[in-house]
Amino acid sequence: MACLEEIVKEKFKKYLKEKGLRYTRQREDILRKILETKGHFEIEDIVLDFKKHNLDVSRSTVYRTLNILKELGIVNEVIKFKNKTLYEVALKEHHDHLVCEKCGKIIEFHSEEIEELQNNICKDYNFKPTFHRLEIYGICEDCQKKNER
Amino acid sequence: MACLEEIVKEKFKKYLKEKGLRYTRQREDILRKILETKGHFEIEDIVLDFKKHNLDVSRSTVYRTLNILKELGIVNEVIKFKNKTLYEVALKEHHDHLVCEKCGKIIEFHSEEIEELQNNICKDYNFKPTFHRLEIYGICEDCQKKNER
DNA sequence: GTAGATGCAAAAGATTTGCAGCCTA
DNA sequence: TAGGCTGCAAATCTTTTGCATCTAC
Repeated sequence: MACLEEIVKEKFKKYLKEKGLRYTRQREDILRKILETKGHFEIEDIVLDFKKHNLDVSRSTVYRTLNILKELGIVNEVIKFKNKTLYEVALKEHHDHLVCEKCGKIIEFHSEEIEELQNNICKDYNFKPTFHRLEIYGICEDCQKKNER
Repeated sequence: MACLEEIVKEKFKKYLKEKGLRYTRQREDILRKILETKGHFEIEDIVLDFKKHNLDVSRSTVYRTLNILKELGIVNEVIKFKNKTLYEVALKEHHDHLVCEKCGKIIEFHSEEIEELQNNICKDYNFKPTFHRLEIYGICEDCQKKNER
């Protein structure tokens, strides 16, 4: 088992214990699943994957657990597009997204300068940030080319 | 009638004509209403306000028209928080938002530097941006103080 | 043993859509 | 006049919730 997974698992367990909550089989399954997931995922992906592998975890439980993991800062809702919510594990270096409105492609980017400017703004307002979401919508290179043809 | 309103109205009419669509009483009412609105608004605000003033515009029509106005870039979905969508007229100087997770307060800010950095990133990826959304979630000054007590 | 968790089905919201009648161009 | 528009109700989709049952601690 990867080290990262262990660390997060312990963090989750510790948080649950502190709050008097329980570490159940379902919560373990959900945590493992999202840690396996590369990049973005939707709730529905998780639910269907459990179904596919005959793992008994209900949709409600996935929602309930994701809400805890959001609170804990282990996952973030990074994209809200067309009534869909895309989540991401918040462990790797944080990044933001370019979303193509034509094909739905998502390009990740990271800008340390933007992060810093955001922090400065928060300081100006005495605002204590927990997370942020920067989505730039538009047309990707490929779709622009398709239009030219 | 303010000049700004006229300009937007003409833009809307022109767009509708180009697409073979019609400029109806309801579309006029909706456009007027959102131009009157200061700051953010929800669909529900608009619907209720029409009800209050005995103006006949159905919820469906508000949704349908807002979708056209989004396409046109006259309004943007600027905040997606707790399954609510907040819209904003995209005419004034663009700004971004700090959203307090405790009390829901929304603080607007504008940073020309962040805008520029975003534009640079789009250039790097040959991405043609139409709009963006930057939400910073966290705890506002007031709510931090309340917690200290 | 007990408080908390789960699964299910139902509910709640937000948004979209099918359709019959209406209206703009 | 015709094709687009509207209002209504129904349908969808996402997310939450009430409750009886189950389970971690």
